[in-house]
Amino acid sequence: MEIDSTTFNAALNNGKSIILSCNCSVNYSGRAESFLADGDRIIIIKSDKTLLIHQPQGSNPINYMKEGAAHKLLQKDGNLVLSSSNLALKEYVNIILNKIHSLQILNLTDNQKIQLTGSEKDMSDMIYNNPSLISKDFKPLSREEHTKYGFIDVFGHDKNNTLVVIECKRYSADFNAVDQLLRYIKKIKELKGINNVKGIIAAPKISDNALQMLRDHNCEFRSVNPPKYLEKYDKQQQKLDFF
Amino acid sequence: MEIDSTTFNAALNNGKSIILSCNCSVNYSGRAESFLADGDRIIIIKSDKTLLIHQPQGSNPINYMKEGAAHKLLQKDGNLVLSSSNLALKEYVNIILNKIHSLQILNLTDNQKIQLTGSEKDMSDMIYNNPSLISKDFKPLSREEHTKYGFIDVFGHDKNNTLVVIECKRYSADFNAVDQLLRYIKKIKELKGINNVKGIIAAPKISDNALQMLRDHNCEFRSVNPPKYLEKYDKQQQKLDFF
DNA sequence: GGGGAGAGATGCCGC
DNA sequence: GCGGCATTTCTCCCC
Repeated sequence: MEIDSTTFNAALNNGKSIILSCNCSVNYSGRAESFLADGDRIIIIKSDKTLLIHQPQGSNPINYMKEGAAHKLLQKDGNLVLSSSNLALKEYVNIILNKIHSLQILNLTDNQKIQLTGSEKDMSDMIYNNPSLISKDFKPLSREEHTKYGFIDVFGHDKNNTLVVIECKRYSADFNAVDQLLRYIKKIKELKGINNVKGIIAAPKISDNALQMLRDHNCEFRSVNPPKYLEKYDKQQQKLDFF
Repeated sequence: MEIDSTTFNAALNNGKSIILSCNCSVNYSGRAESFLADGDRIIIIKSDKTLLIHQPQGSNPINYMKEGAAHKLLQKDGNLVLSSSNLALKEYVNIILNKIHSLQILNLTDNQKIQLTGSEKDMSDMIYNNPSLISKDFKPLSREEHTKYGFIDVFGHDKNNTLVVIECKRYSADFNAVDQLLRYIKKIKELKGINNVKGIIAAPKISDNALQMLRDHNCEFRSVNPPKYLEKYDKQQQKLDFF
């Protein structure tokens, strides 16, 4: 299949979305350097000039360029080349197109934003509104605090007015989660000049090693699952629909 | 444009890659829950059953499903629906297809693996082979050690036989990098029963706060850039090619 | 399969 | 722009 460079480059300049399947090789130079030898790929250039190069397997693009790049289809050294650059980021992608399998030039419009639930923020909101999930003594004071103490998910105190810091994780808590919690506690102790701050990790689960480290520092773990408000239909029913 | 469900489902079962542009809405249920209202999107199902749903802007898929999912095109409640599930992961995606703009069914083959340089491992290799990048006194003993001490990038000693731990970061070092380094040092001290281990972070740069924390713990920072062995052509020349 | 950590991470928000 | 942090992170490697 032949490509008309003029049509292609015009599409690039008119906010079209381009989908190209082809056999190609790919060079990348920027934050790192990469080379990918000849093979069949799917190339997408979006209306915002995002470039995606996908192999026929795997969920991540094998090469890509962020929005705002410049793209140009041209002949070079006897090859058809799609040349992409982001001068601000000093990033370059060159694709040598050996064979074009298909080309789509599309005018796509989509102004929708995704609605998502079950995030860590949803978890901290839930705990703020239902503090008994942590303990019947826990009184929340603030959530998602971007203060001098750090980015604390939920902050409050217990019945003895001891300050309590809660770090939420939507999946499994690990060393990093414990490090974060201990960093916040340390900073609060320093800034307030006190020596008694309680730390709690709230997550569906925690690794054995992280739990050990947590307990070594006299902190606690609470098993809490992120809320999923959008859940509308019975999963069992969905399963039956499939088979 | 009309879609023949039989052809579509046959393609799914024959390892084809499918590219579909359409107006659709998307429901996701799994690790989280999401809903995306009507808009134009590009949908890809790869030969390994990876599902990608892309809006006309942005580099990440707005919804997706990992390889190994089951997909089926069917009529439901008067709508054409692409129904995807991964029972093992309890993940479900339902796409209501309002209008099909284009459909490509392709037989793509690609066995190539990408060659990449400039990673953190390349950095630790470079430091291991050129220890003077750290200090003229530094003698490396091992690299990329997955031992009981942790995953230490470069491990060695100085002229006084003091143990030295180096944590590499290919971009900017942050709190997390310092936490990692301190965790490794702590563990080595415990396991070896010694009290004198030196910690160094090697990275192109480090945030002010992380540097403060590093120095508070008597550790040091060395400015080191990751190597880029594949670099083949002059970037200035590339720039000129573009304009 | 889980744990730990890197990634050309990306994306978001705040300063 | 950088910083700090979550992500349906993903991917790799090792246990």
